[in-house]
Amino acid sequence: MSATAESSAGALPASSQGAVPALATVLLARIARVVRRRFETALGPLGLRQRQIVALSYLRGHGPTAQQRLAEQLCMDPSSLVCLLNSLEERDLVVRRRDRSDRRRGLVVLSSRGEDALGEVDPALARVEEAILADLDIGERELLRGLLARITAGELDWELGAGDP
Amino acid sequence: MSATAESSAGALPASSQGAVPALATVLLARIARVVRRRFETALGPLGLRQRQIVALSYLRGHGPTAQQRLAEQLCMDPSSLVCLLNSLEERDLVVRRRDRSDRRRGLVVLSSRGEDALGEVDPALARVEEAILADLDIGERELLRGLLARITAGELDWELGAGDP
DNA sequence: CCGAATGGTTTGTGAAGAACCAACCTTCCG
DNA sequence: CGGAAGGTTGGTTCTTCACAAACCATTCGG
Repeated sequence: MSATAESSAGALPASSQGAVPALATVLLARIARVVRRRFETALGPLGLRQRQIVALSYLRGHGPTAQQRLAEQLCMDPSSLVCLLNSLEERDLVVRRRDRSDRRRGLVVLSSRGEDALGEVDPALARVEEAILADLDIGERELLRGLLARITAGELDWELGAGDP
Repeated sequence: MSATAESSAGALPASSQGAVPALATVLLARIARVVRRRFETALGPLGLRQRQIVALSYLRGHGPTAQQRLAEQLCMDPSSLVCLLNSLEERDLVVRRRDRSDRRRGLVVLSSRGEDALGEVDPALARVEEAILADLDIGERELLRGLLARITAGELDWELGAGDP
């Protein structure tokens, strides 16, 4: 790309204050710890875990999804995903259906109970988000969400190692 | 706050497409999985882990830090932080010094070897970031980094449960 | 001066996540 | 029909890490 992009592949963002600012991904990793803890705290009473919510949330946003694709999107090992889906199926939060066009393939579908469960936890998760993003105004939160959504919408690089030299 | 803020405490962001978009924090949790895996892959050959880099990166950006504060900022249990610092001290990546004004208090200082180690991993981590944020342009990446930095700069709510009703 | 509190450390336990692997079954395709 | 694909099971191993109790050194207020 441009010289700027080239330099960014080997250097940290410039700082006007002398201290070396952390990479966005390092900051994101820090914030994710807090998100996780607070999500787990909020979800505990409902017997749910963050990773279940992440999966349910994905299905609510994307509709029925092939299991293999779901594993890719959630960056999970296929057998780990099977365990997760088993736990969701036990609670009737998702349904697995065979793809008629290729019966090897399983489609994971958010059930109505799953939608209800999400609806139930939404307020609590929204409060967690409110607290974590307290220093951003509404517009900035939307901006952040949009950027994060763009990142997750991209196909490139979800696979471990993809795109690496 | 405003009615908008009030409504956001109990509802998901409106979508123009019908599908319910995920919360920013849910998206962030997903992305963090990828960040972690790719960081661990990049750091493995150097015998480092993401959580060590997060700590070193914090110290590089903030200077000598009281241990208690570091635990807060990294959202870690004090005894877990002790283990982490022990592993960094063993590698001479940090130095612990007593605060002269209160000798109970320990200050954690990034050592010159720690700075060198960070310098060594910076290119690899920058490449991970480049790959993960590939769908954002340079300006958007800076914007994202700025928003994340604002979130981590905030004191409020790093404590588990703080700010909750 | 003393007791309570603070900051840090050690040791141990238990829980959870989750990658990885081998083996297996069903289905698809050339 | 054989190889590949999609999914599943069961197991192993590793890591994280919160939590708790007990301890030590230091500080501070009464």
